[in-house]
Amino acid sequence: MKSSAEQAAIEKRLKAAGVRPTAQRIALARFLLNGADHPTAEDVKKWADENFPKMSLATVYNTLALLVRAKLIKEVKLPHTSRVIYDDRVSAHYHFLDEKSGKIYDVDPSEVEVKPRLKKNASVRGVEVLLRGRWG
Amino acid sequence: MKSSAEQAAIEKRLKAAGVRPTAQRIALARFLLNGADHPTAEDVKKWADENFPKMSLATVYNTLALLVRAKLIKEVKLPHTSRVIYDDRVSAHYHFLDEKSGKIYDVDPSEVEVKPRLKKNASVRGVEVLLRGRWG
DNA sequence: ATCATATATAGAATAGTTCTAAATTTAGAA
DNA sequence: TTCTAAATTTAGAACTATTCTATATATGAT
Repeated sequence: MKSSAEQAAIEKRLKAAGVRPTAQRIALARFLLNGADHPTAEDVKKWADENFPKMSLATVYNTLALLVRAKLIKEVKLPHTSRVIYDDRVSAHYHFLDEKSGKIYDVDPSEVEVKPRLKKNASVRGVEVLLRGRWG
Repeated sequence: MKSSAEQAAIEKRLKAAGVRPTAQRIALARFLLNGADHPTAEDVKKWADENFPKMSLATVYNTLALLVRAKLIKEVKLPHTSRVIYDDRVSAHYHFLDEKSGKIYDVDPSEVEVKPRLKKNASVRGVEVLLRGRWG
């Protein structure tokens, strides 16, 4: 997509989500929503250092938190690292960790059947699944 | 169980696992293997402060790591907290987080049917499940 | 008892993230 | 436009949980 058209589209999405589209936010949202693949805050900062003049680490964290609150991205905490990962897939889904490459793949809930049969008075309001293995 | 008998039993388990049973290790192992319920390192240190003279935080961490290596306890990282939790159940199992109390419950794999049906060239070598909801 | 090794200790260092206070930018009013 | 108040961005300090480092202490084998 042409860069300017992409920016306009992102700006629209930000506004629709109630986020004021500042230059920093448009740049980061563009990276996060078109192209980034499960980046950490560090990955995002690295991208910013290479593609946006003088963006502070605080802005990276502020914006990530803002986009999470706006439900444009999702925070993912996985046990193999202490870094938080950001996911542009915001609907409920699971994750697959490729143990060779360290890469994370999103897994649609339809691809993993999960059926809890717990004692009666336990009510399950959410399920998180991490699969580990070899993806490819 | 009588305290001295309990200590002897713990000492035996440590030896069997190849861990030299020092006073600090016996005390901590006793807490971890008989009575502690998914404690954090901080919980363990707090217990030590109240029940063992002058144990350092480093010893708490060293011993936890040692007992993990010896497969007497397991490290559990869950997404709702940045603190590592230690579990005296060492066989594979899942977890349930009670959202009201914050308490963690172990869930036997037989209580949750998990059936991944991924693309053919993906091989699953491990499954982690966290259920959230109300336990009681 | 001596010696070599293992363990325990206090405190420094680290990683990742959040907080704070000041500077800058913005949108809207005048 | 210019002014102003509020929102945003910034650099760096602070924080949390954990690991590392250097020294002291304890232990078991001789």
